[in-house]
Amino acid sequence: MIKKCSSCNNERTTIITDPESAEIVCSNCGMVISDKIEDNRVLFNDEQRNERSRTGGTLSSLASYDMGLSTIIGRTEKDSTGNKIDSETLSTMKRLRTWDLRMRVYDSTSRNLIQAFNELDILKDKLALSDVIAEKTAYIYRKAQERGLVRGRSISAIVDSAVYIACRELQIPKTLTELASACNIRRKVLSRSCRILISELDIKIPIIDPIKCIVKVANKASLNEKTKRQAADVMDNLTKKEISAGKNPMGLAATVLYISCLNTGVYIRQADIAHAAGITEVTLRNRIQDLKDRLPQLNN
DNA sequence: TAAGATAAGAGGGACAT
DNA sequence: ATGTCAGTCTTATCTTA
Repeated sequence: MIKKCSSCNNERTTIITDPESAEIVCSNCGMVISDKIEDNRVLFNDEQRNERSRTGGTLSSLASYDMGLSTIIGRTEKDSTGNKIDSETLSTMKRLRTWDLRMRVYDSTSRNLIQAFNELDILKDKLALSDVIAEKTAYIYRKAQERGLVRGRSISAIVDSAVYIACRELQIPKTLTELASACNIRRKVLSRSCRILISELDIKIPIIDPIKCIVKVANKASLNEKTKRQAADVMDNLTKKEISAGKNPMGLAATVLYISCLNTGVYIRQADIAHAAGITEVTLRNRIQDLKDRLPQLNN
């Protein structure tokens, strides 16, 4: 069921109804939209009801996959009546036990993957990611899973990290802050898991192309082509002189764009361009000072 | 009201111990 | 492994034009 979630404001959020707990939950942000499913007529139209009766089952929640019920085949040499089990049955049971455990492991990883790819799907919609990015993310996630890096961390954090890394690899400028808020996790948590993934999986990610940052910020702030071009020239200059080292590329992009605006007579407030780049005004000012000190030809 | 200045604090990398 | 240090960025607040 697709509905708009009032919490995360995502138009295309899938709403999961969980008949067990009688809750309606946003699959995107986890927000409980209503904790009482009062009346089916409110929730389902005729077509949907038919759909449900045809398939027979109720909508199930991924969160309650095995409903907490599971049986483990134990090690014992007596049957339920207390008699000794003969050796042939015993060895059969031993084999069953082995397979049971294997299946259990298999189940837990595939369950994990199902949930992860579900989250990826939601993120893909939310951030308008391409299929290539999604594929790459899935690949990275699988590797992380195989290496046991998901354990102790949230699935969203790892999926989100994988998205970030995939974007970096394919030169799509997405910031950690953006991705963290899209996934409703702390930036700190995201950047940590990213680092873990990058070091543990030996991933080499290319540095961000500053020109792509310029394009992104310029588009977000609706700046014209002329300003963009001029900013790109200045940025080339900065990269060559290695003034850019260690600086937030988005901050740099915002700065050269701001200066280009001044030069081309386009009026934009510092606050607006800082916001478009996802940095603070203070950072923008510091960068402007820096550039004016180190590239005096910009003062005119 | 936009821009500039200043201060305190967070988080992470480099380097030494 | 752990601690220190310099540099970056953020948040908050005050001043200036």
